[in-house]
Amino acid sequence: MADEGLSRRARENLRRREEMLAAALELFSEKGYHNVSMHEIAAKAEFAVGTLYKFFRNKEELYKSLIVELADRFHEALTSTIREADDEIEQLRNYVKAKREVFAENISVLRLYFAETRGASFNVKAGLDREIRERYHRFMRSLASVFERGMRKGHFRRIAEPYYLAVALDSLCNSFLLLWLEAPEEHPFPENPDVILDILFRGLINA
Amino acid sequence: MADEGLSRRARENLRRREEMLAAALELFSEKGYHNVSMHEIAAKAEFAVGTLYKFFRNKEELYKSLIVELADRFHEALTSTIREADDEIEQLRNYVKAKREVFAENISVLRLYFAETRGASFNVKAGLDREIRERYHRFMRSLASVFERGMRKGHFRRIAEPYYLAVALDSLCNSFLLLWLEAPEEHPFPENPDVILDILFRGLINA
Amino acid sequence: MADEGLSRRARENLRRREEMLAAALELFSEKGYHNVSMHEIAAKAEFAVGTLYKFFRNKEELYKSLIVELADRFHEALTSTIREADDEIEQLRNYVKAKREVFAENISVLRLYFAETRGASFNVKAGLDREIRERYHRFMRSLASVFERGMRKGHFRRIAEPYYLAVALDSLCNSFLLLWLEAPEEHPFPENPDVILDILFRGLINA
Amino acid sequence: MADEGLSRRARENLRRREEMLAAALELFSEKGYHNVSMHEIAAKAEFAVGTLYKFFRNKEELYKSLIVELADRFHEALTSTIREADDEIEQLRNYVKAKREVFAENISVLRLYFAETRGASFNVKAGLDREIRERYHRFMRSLASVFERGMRKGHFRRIAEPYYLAVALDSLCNSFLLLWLEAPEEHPFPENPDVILDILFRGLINA
DNA sequence: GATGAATGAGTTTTCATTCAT
DNA sequence: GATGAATGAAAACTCATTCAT
Repeated sequence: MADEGLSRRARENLRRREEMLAAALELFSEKGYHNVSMHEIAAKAEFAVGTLYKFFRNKEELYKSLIVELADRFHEALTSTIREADDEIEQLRNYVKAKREVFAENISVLRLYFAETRGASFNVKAGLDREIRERYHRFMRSLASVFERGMRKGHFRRIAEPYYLAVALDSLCNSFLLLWLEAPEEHPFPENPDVILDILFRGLINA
Repeated sequence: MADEGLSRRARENLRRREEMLAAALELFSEKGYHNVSMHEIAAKAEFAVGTLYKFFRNKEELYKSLIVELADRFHEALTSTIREADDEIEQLRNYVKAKREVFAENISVLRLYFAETRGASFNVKAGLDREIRERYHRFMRSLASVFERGMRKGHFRRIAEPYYLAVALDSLCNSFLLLWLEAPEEHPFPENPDVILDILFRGLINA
Repeated sequence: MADEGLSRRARENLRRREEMLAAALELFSEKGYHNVSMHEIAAKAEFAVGTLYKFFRNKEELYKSLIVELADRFHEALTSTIREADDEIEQLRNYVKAKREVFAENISVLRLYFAETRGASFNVKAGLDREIRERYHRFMRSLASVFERGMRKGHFRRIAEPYYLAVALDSLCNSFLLLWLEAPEEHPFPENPDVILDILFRGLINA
Repeated sequence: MADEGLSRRARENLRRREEMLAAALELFSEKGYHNVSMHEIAAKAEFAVGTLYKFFRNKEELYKSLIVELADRFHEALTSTIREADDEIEQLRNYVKAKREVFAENISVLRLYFAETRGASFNVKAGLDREIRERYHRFMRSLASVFERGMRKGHFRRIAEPYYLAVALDSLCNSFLLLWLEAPEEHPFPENPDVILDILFRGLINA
């Protein structure tokens, strides 16, 4: 992220790497891991295949780097918006809004992200799965802490484990994102986060 | 399903088809679409590859048939349990319980089902997506009708569109299934459906 | 070797295999292991690459099969001529003559055979080396037994270990073959085996 | 060899060249021509690949230079020991002893040398073969002259052409070296040169 | 009608060589 | 003059699909 303090060569390399990952992201998002060839990626990034292999040991590693960096970027974007509010309710609102914004800018990437984090993917042999899931859960724990705090402060009722509430909220958002992805016109992602949050906040059944 | 009224030959063929699909399911569940070859499927089903191609135009179609029939079987199993109760709350409880049971028996298949219905899969080129999603939404609409009815009867508060509530509930269940799949010991799927349903039923915030 | 008792299919397969090995032999003899591609072999044998891989797991195995079968064929041809004589001196004469004949018919193969059995080759990764050398030494032991017997009968003086004499004689023949291979006109392999054998039989120094 | 009379730059370059060849020798000896990359050689010699190409037109030429210089070094070492004796028998003894010593110090190189001079190698496309063989025969002729002289002086019987005797003796030594290379414990190269020479000197058959 | 051998396009990956810095 | 990043041709190998038996 911070390119300062790097030699020109190093900065140059970083930029090249980003270009390759960007090309790969676009292709993988569109067609999936197995339907994209290294030649295709190289061509799109406007490098020779050999150059691709200078930056990534093999296709699997390229993919893994891509997914991990993507997840980190998303998770960082999401957690950072949480920090921007004090009130737990506001934090959750920020989370839902951020989720919308992050993916609105990256709609094509949404599928890829879901396929890997939620989709029980078979795409890449092994290891990625584990690594990416660990990151996901680390991320969920940070969302869970919002619920935890809200409960301690007495703002939230203890209707379920904070961790499960985090997963529930995230999965709720994902459902709406998926609906939106499928039919943007018919199922727009609500601009008002409370449309989604009310499902959690308000009881379906009158107490 | 109903084999009556068919010639012996036709019945025979149906059985063969099932055998092929069963072999394919096992392999795809374990390794994913791209890591299974037609030869492997043929060998497991104890047919020649050529015979496989008599029944399915190509690998994609075989996969598609498999997923579609799988989804139908699951959706039928789930909706049938809904019908077994009169009370809407009980119907939702049955839904959650059925979800648990359906996948407890088919744990290896869970990944495959998720990859396709929820995972924004890239496994197969195109077309499957559309068809499988349509079926999924038809299924969601039948779940939505439970919420709809509950609202009409005044049992449920109108905290969100019935359809969105259906998607929300299903996605909630899926989250728990996924947690269970990843770490069966640590995150068992709750035997009591209310653990999950309370997230919907009870408001997080005290009204 | 004996194709009888095989199904037509099996015989057919054996013939195909031979065709592939023959094409490979010609190419490897001419250019060496690393300068021949599987596509080239397939093309020369008039099969598709895929078919090649049906018969040989990989390039290494194809090469190994080739060399091992080649060595066996040569060694069998050589040892069989030894058996055709009773007198040890005659046996050695037969050996030298057979060596000439075997390679006169297979001149292009000579280089390949030498590269592997005598050339301390790096061609193929591992295993072949060991296996081919073991066969070579088994073969040398059978030649050594001729010297051994000749000594026991008092026909030969015990000027060196029989095994070393076998290796010496073979290496002597190989030198003449190599000279012949390089300059057939200038250094023809002697038709009279005694030209070579005298180097062993007669002392350079007058006792 | 004689670096005098050269500019500093020229001497410097000669040194670099030697370093590159030394690195290449080590790698080729260990893994063979095709399993060593130019990058590997450059890295081992601590130069950039580009620099390697300043000194050698391509990989083939580098290899060729290496082998030719290697052969010259060995042949020079061997012929020089011949010169150190007056008696022809002693000269041959010196030859056998020198052969042992030369390769004892360079055991890893032995394979490479054999592969090229005796192994009918395919390592390098063309040309090397011719050049290296010419040198080998020039070397053989100088060994042949020992036999020639011995015959003229009446010390040796004329059991074969001097040139063929030279080739025979060398090939005899090589066989023992090869046995030694394969199983140093089981087949040590004899310290006493007569163990080998007796095969030539003494007749196998009692005159 | 079933079979499975044969096909060959397509994939990942390596590495000798060049050339801008 | 040295460097080493970039190149892309070429290799080994796989597998969906066909079709003669």
